Amino acid sequence: MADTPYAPSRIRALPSWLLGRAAARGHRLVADALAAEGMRMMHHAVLSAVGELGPVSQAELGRTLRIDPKDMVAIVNDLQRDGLVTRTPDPHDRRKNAVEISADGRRRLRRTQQLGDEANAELTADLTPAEREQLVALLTRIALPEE
Amino acid sequence: MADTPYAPSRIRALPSWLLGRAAARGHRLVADALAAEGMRMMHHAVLSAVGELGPVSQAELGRTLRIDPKDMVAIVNDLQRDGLVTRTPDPHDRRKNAVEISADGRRRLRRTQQLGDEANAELTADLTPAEREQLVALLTRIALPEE
DNA sequence: CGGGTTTCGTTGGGTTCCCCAACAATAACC
DNA sequence: GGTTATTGTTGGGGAACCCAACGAAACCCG
Repeated sequence: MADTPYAPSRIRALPSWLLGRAAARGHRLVADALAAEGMRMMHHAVLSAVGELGPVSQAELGRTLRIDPKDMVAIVNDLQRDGLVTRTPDPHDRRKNAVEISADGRRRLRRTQQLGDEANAELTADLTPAEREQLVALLTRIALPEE
Repeated sequence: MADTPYAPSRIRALPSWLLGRAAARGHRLVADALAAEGMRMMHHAVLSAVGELGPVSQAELGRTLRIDPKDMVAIVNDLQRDGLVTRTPDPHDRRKNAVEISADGRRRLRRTQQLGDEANAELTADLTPAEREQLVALLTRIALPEE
């Protein structure tokens, strides 16, 4: 029971385990970077998606980002409270909220996007650009559950 | 706001995001498979590590598997209650528990290992064996935080 | 057009994994 | 031999995920 920094351990060779560890590190890097701007990961993701999709319902945001509707309510609440998005009733469908990014939101998004990109660069710092492309391509093929 | 199955969405191209999605799917597949044998993921990981490392302290288990000591207590409690591991005081260091796999534990481990491998095969079903090797190699290089 | 089905936002309850802080007992260091 | 570090344990808490229900509104289709 000496030091044994880390045994090979059958578990640690499984894709599912490695994915879990790598995802945890990625999450930590990105979350820490965004925290410098007072932003949380899911909030940034939603803000980014709203910025791209234009006025969009919460349900569709949840679908594209795979965020639980329960959590989406809280996230949009926060973003709205901070003046980063607006939430107005959709005139065409009174069930929906049309969520739209504000000018402040766009300014904030520019900075958080930068931070997120930097964190991802750090995450893949040991990889060549080609290897990072490979990784992204492989992940894309196993990440999708069904859809 | 039509159907728009899934927009490209800048976020979804980031390694950190893809890792999160892929890890979530892997976790779901493995956890569901192990549930058929009444085993949970972390429990299986600990049981597997104990099986490989022989008598080992909880602290070292936590180090190799990156499991919080708090959670480790609960996991070893469960495994011990189910008769899969024994927890005896280490004669050389009275602070430590020597955790060791039992005969029942080894039998159970064989089945859960099989289930875990199958779930990982399903996770990487769209990849060729060579691609799976690539993925594992790339993940190994970005998964380690420091050490 | 009218009645069953689906969607939307929201609220609720629940699990898992992660991280930090403390503590007494014990060991290791110097 | 006194300080420092480690071990197991307890505690509190956060983030992400998942499932179920609900009223309101829209859709489908006979």
